[in-house]
Amino acid sequence: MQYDNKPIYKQIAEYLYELILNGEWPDGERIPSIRDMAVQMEVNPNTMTRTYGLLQEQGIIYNRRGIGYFTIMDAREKTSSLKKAEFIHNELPEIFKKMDNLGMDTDEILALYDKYKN
Amino acid sequence: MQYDNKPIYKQIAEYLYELILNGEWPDGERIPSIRDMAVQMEVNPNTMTRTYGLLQEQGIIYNRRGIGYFTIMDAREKTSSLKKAEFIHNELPEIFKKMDNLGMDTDEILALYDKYKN
Amino acid sequence: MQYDNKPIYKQIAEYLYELILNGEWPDGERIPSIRDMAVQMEVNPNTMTRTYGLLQEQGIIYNRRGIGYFTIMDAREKTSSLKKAEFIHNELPEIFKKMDNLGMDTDEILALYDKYKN
Amino acid sequence: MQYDNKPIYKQIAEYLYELILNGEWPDGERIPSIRDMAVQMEVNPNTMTRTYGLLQEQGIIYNRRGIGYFTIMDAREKTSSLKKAEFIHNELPEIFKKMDNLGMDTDEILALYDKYKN
DNA sequence: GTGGTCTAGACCACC
DNA sequence: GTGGTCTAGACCACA
Repeated sequence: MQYDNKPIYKQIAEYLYELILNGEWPDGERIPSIRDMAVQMEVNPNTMTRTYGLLQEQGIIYNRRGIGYFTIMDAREKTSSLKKAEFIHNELPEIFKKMDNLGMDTDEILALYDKYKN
Repeated sequence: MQYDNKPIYKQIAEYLYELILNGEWPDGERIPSIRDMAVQMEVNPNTMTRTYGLLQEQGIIYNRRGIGYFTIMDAREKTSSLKKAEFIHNELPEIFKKMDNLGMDTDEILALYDKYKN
Repeated sequence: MQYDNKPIYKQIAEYLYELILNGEWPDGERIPSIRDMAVQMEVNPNTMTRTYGLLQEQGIIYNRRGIGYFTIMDAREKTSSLKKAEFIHNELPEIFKKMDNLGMDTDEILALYDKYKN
Repeated sequence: MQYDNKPIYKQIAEYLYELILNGEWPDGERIPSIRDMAVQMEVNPNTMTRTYGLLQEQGIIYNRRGIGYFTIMDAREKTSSLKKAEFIHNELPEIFKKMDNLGMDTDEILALYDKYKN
């Protein structure tokens, strides 16, 4: 129960954010085609199209017709701030409220943080 | 993005956990019938059946034939530990790893915790 | 899953068969009233009515209006042969077929029989 | 008395166990879609959804989003051991106790076993 | 009254 | 195409 409910295209997006944050997809460079990436991730090209579409919507990558997809010039910085803002506003409040409901205190939280942060 | 994806029957389950944790549904007592609860929550009885079925699977409530559903004797305690374990094992690792990736440190986390915990 | 699905009135009937087979309800004697038995078994009188009705259908007990229920003269013998025939024709074939399907052999069956018979 | 009480969705589950045990649904392969199976079994798709849900809970099949259901890699072995354990723990004790109560001895049991096992 | 099951039909996200 | 969920309405055994 509740292992990985997220749609595949979002799971892949998470993975691509990592690639950008790690510098494996450097700022302003061309990234693999949808087709290649679909092969590499072993998913349907339609699914990869959705993933790229999502990143494009978020302004992290863009498309040059007939050439391919590219990261924007400050992709790394933008991804970082975008994900952080999104996380803090959309997820954190719910998470912390839940923790409080479950009777977790700051000591317990910090201990678990050290355990799980990586 | 990230509004409320959860199916209704699970959202109701979340609400019922609260009722149990708050003591509004005391340990070992009869809870409203599926039909009554469906009216109260303004959903179809089938949907409520799913919710009760979920709580029954988790061993928090049980059924007496022809009489109705009851919370188990230690429903409150069980719900609390069950939800906590579920949260710590299934959600926390991912959350904390994400926080670390986003460059959040303990100070920032604690500040946000105080802000959002309730 | 699958602990006790049987309707309560049948569960009680099983118990009453035992009483008869054990001689605790001797042949031809009066048995407790529906009302008393319902109190004793802690069930709704309607439920006990069903149970007595079932035994009456099977010709093991009968009713004298205004007086009460009685076991028939050869209740013990009749119960025994009736239950045995019922069991052999209705349940055994399915059970043995299932055992065979699950790859159980006679040795295993006999070992389990000795373990569980009582 | 004792015709077929089991709900349809469980009867179908029984049938699917057979398909797996017989190798008609080989390990690790895709099985028919809910809709197709519903047509084939002449039931409502909702009913088939319940059946597949049951098998999924038991860890015999799993779902790939948007693609369909698959048997797990060792579906046959798992189904066999699961059904056998379930049978031995939940049904056998009661059955053998009953047999003993009815005065059946090992000879009689074995004779009936040979008669009915297939 | 209670819950359990089934059908029919619909909508949706996802692949 | 796939499954997941929801509604509406019905029937049934059971207490």
